[in-house]
Amino acid sequence: MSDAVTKLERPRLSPEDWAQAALDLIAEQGVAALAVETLAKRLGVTKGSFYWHFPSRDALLTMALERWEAVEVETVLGPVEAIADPRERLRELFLRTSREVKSHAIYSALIRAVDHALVAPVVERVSRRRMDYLMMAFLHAGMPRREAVQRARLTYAAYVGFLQMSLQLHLPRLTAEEFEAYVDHVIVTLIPV
Amino acid sequence: MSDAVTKLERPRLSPEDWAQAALDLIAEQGVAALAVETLAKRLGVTKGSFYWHFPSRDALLTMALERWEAVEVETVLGPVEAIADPRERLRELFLRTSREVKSHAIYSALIRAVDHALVAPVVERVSRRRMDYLMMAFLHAGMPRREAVQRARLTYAAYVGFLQMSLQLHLPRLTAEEFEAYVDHVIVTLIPV
DNA sequence: ACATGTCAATACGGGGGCGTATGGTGGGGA
DNA sequence: TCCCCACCATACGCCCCCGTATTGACATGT
Repeated sequence: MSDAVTKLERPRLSPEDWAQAALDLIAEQGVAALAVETLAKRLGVTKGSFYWHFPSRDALLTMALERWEAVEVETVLGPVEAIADPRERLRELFLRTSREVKSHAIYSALIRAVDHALVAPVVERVSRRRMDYLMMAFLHAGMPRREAVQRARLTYAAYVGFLQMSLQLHLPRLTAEEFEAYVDHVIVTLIPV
Repeated sequence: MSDAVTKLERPRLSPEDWAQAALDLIAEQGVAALAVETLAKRLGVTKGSFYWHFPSRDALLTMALERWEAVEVETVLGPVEAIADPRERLRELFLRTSREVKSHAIYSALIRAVDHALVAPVVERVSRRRMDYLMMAFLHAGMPRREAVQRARLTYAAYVGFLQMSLQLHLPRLTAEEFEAYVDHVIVTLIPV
């Protein structure tokens, strides 16, 4: 409610506003919940407005996905890239999961909607990029290539699994300290000395 | 088509037949794709038949979930339970993901549909049961309790993540040998000596 | 003042999925 | 034989959501 752009503040909407609201909705309730009228209600208008900006719901989804994928690069891998030590890099990657939740929540929602033809390629590109990145990190840490590939698989699987369990299933219900302890355990277990 | 109970073989259907067909559909296309008329078409009847056996779609889902949860116990944890060595136990757990795919495919589909009020408690119970089981295994392997909990979290997250990636995202595309090599890597990395 | 372009409201049609009502059919017991 | 009941078909109403068509409001330039 508070972060929603109200009618009084900005009566006129841009496609970017719609795309951003779409990403918010996806992060909260998943891709399936992304309905035109639902979104319109959130923005304080009706769908008559939406179909002036977009030809279809798919067009909105496409634009939202493009925006997310572009932002994702500089919001997840970007800040982490500066860190030389792979140990610290992985730690940061996991810690950011708790801090800046939004992007990871969207990623988690997109994985669950990977059946969708528009979603699949985006998720696949992002996932592949991240896994390659991880693999390179293990490689630079001195691992043989074959092992680095496996370790990257394992690490990324653990990341994805943790996302699903904590964001969707709410299984762990970790406190901040428990979470950091878990991350430390992951580091010790998965990163070679 | 081939495994579907055709009209000629058995013109009369039981609730169990519907529940089984529902699980098949869930495994293939997810919970959202579970529609009454879709299922009826698969079984060679119309929904007039369905609503004689079940009062609603939710009733079918409930029964299907109950059946799966009951079978899951003796199909996943059961055979593994006999194995004493936790190293071999985890190996079997992962290897069964490739052999007997169905139950894991359903679990993966259910995780994705955990928004649903009927699905959530089932997934939560099964997940918790499995993680506890893993934790006990690490405990018996000589790990201190605190570490065993973390390691169980990590291992199960890796399992869930791998399921999502291989079954839904089709990312790894591993051959049988690659898969076994990956499992070996997971064993070596996650199981203490 | 008027016209034009931009954004939005309203009304409508259509498809898909759930659930209901009611009629039909075939096999086993009185 | 005939009836009955378990099982299934057909037809319908409803709701949700997508997309279209039409009209309306407001701002700006001329």
